[in-house]
Amino acid sequence: MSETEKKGYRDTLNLPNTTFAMKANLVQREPQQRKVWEKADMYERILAARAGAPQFILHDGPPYANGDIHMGHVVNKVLKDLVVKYMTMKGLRCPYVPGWDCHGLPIEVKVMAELGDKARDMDKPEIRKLCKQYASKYVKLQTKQFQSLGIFGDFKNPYLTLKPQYEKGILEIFAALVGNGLVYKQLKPIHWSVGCETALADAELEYKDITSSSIYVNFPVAEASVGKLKELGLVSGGGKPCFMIWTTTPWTLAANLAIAVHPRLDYVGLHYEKDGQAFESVVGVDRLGAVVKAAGLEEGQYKITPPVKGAQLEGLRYSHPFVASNPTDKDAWMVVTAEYVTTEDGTGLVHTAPGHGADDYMTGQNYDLAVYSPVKDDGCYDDTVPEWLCDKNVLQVDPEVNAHLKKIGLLVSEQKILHSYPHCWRSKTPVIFRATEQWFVSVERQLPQVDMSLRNLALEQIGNVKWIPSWGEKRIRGMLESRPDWCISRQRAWGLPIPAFVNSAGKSLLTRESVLAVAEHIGQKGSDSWFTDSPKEILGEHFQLPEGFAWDDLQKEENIFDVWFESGCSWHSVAAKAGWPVPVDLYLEGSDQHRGWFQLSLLPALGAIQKPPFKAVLTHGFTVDEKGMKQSKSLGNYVNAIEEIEKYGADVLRLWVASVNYQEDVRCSDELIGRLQDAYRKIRNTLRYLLSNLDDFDPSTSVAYADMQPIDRWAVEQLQTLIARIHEAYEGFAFHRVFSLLYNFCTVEMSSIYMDVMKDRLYCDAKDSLSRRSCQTAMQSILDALVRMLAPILAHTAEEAWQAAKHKSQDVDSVHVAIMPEVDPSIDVTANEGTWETLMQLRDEVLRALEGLRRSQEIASNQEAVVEIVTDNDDIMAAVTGFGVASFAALCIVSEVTLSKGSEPRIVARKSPHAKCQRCWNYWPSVGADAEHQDLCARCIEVVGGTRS
RNA sequence: GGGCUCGUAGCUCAGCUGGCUAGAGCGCACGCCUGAUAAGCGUGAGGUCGGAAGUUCGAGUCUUCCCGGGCCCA
Repeated sequence: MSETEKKGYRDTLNLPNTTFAMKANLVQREPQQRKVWEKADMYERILAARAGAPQFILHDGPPYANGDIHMGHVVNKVLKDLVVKYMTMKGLRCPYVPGWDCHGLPIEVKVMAELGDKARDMDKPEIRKLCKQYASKYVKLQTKQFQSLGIFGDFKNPYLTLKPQYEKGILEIFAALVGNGLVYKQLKPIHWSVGCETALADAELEYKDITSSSIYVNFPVAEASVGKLKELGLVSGGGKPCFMIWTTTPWTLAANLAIAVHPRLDYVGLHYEKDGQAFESVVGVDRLGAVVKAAGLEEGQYKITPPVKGAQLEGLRYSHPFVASNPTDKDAWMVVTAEYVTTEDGTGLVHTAPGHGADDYMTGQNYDLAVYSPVKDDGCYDDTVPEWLCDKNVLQVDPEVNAHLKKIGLLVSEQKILHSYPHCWRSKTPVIFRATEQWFVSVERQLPQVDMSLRNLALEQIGNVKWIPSWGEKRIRGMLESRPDWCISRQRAWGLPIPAFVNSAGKSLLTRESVLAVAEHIGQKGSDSWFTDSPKEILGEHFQLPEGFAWDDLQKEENIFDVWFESGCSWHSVAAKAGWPVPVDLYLEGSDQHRGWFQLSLLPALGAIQKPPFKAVLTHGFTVDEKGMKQSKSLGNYVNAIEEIEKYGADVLRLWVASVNYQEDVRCSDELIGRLQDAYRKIRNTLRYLLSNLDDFDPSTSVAYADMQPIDRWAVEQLQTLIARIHEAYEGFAFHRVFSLLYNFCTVEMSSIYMDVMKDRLYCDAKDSLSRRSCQTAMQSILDALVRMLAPILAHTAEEAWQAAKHKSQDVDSVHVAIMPEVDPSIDVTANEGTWETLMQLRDEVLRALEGLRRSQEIASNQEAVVEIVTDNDDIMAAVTGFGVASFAALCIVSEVTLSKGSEPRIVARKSPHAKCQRCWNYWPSVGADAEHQDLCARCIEVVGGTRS
């Protein structure tokens, strides 16, 4: 047969045709799509289309305006967009206002580093100006990057924590907290650079190895507690009773106020003699070896008592080795318990100076000790310490302290130790811990409106929030239970000033009214004005100063807010000001935000309005590498988000995000993302095939469900089941189920079954035949629904398909404005479930039989075969007969099937004895029966209508 | 070290309140088609359900311990 003859009937077929390209070319096509959306103001259009509809508010948590976006951002923002796009397609009005956290140390540090030595000559307003430029630059950059993911939102008017109106909102909440009596000022130890005479934040510390003293010191037990130690059996009276501590910072001993032990560790008495003096020192049993060695004791030179638990030592008293009287106005010099005491080093008894260490401070708070920090800004002792230490630089005083201890016979051992110690990143000098005045929000004080503490209110209210997954509540509960008061002040330039004033007597002016007055000013002029304007200008001419304050004796403090306080007020500064009801519907962030934004939004909201800011909180895990390990640039397992977007296109990344269970850690690598390309292509081709076979379809000629061919009804029923499950999955935010349902539908029900089986009918039956229209009717509703269900995920591709579709169920110009498909209640999907299952199983068996025939090279395509089915099963008989034997043959894409009942069930496939129809390629008995059309089957002769001669 | 959490085929996921030889899709291998063609179809091989003990007639599912991840603290 010649080529021309072979192609002869091709033109008589109804072959697929569409403008929807097979090749996605996403990297080129998507930006064009986004331009179209942008031009059409799609975000605004969608909101307008939902005017008056019930709202769903997903309030965006602000990323930090620093650096390129990474995979964590991709996961977070795409998940948010899936929610917003789905809820919108459910018919809800979903404004989404993206935000950025713009203040704070990372930006300030970067700017200062870029400035280098120039920074020394600059004042705060100048530095702040540069910080603002820096933040703005990254807001712009990240805006582009987020938008390149196809995210819809009000990117023209994002919320920025540096905007005056946002800052005003923060101060309004702060005023409420002040008004409720939750804000107070107190000493707290922080990292202090002696070289720069300034407070440092963690990000400004550099860890370097240095050599320090490592000393073991005996603290004499107070007379009043010796009896108790005897009772416990730790001392006998045969030596000087002591608590032995260890430290690497001898200079902090001057500020010692307590000794901490672990309540559940064992402690013993170590009885020994040294330099002619007998000691009975209490030490941790697990540290005995190290202590004995440090003290230089030989076997037989010491005795050990039976152990007691640390908890039994709590409350015992000692006298300070070299400070004669308690320098504080609170209790001091007793044994306390702390969970952080370890047996890794030291003696198991920890020297505690609440003014000079973070742990020490916490312990001090637990036992109501003073925050004693006898060190001045320049790193020298003040005059509350013993005279021989006064005014000496603490960084140089260690040898003197050691010598003094030795002189008075309490130094057990002195060695050198090499360890990692924090240094100031600018002056490169070792950092000390030093207490300075800080502002706090109390979680313990009673809130007047509810007569309970902020902590207890929070613990109560989290029960009214929906946590997804549910363990989120447990997680935040644990954190709330143990959290200390919130230190909200920072000694930096780049942030919103804490609007406190102070007079020369050291009295603070911070009232609800004063804060609101400042809020008004800053709302107008921005927070820069705090640094340039006078107190009178800031508070306003007419502000009534409280008793004890005068305009000519009023200074501004120069603390700024913790950035978490700023972002923690977004429910007010953004949501409430936009008129959205608070609590909003949903917060959606990574699981680290239980300690961060979730908790630090909850506390201000409860403190100010006694309501949580959110109804529901959804968390996702972190991106990890393909082995499940943490990603880091230094390990080289880092995935560059920008490169991935540029390589695969946004829809592939969106599909990847949708495909994974975000409640766990999300494994992520270029290869893993690349695999989603296959899934994308399958889905795209499914859409393309449907589109291409609907090219000539006129919906006015569609076929009623009842009149459809059975297999078309099957397809429509499968669609109904799918729609129901998709809704359920979207409602539960189970996007990976949405993905797998849609993907499996495309792969199995559509591609491998329905679309394959339908080829004969679509291509070969008459263009306007009932059978063909029946199929097209089914395909039309499948396409129309499928595109919409895919739209939240494949934002660009679904839109492209929607535009390519000639007919749509809804007259909207973007699929993102359309409403999700609903289940057709008139279709009973359960009625024929059993029959379909029987038929599909039988089909599988037939295909297996055909595979055997193909292996033995008897047939190539299924159409060359006839299949004989003998069964003893009535269900099978009934199912196939009801469906029609010819239809079943079509379902298997074989030319003929015979069915009979018999006691020896079998399925036998053989090569058809008939000739091949040159048009439809079926091997049917009718081929050759017509003298005029020897090479055609009866169906094709009818279709061609004898037009071909 | 503590709190929370996760660990089912190479990958991504199903396996409800414990109950038939643990499923799907992809990938892979091997074939087929060439009228969806940088497409499409079929068949097949892959899992001691992280490990160990225990409860039970019966455990991927419950308990304990261990191993290995992650987040947040210390």
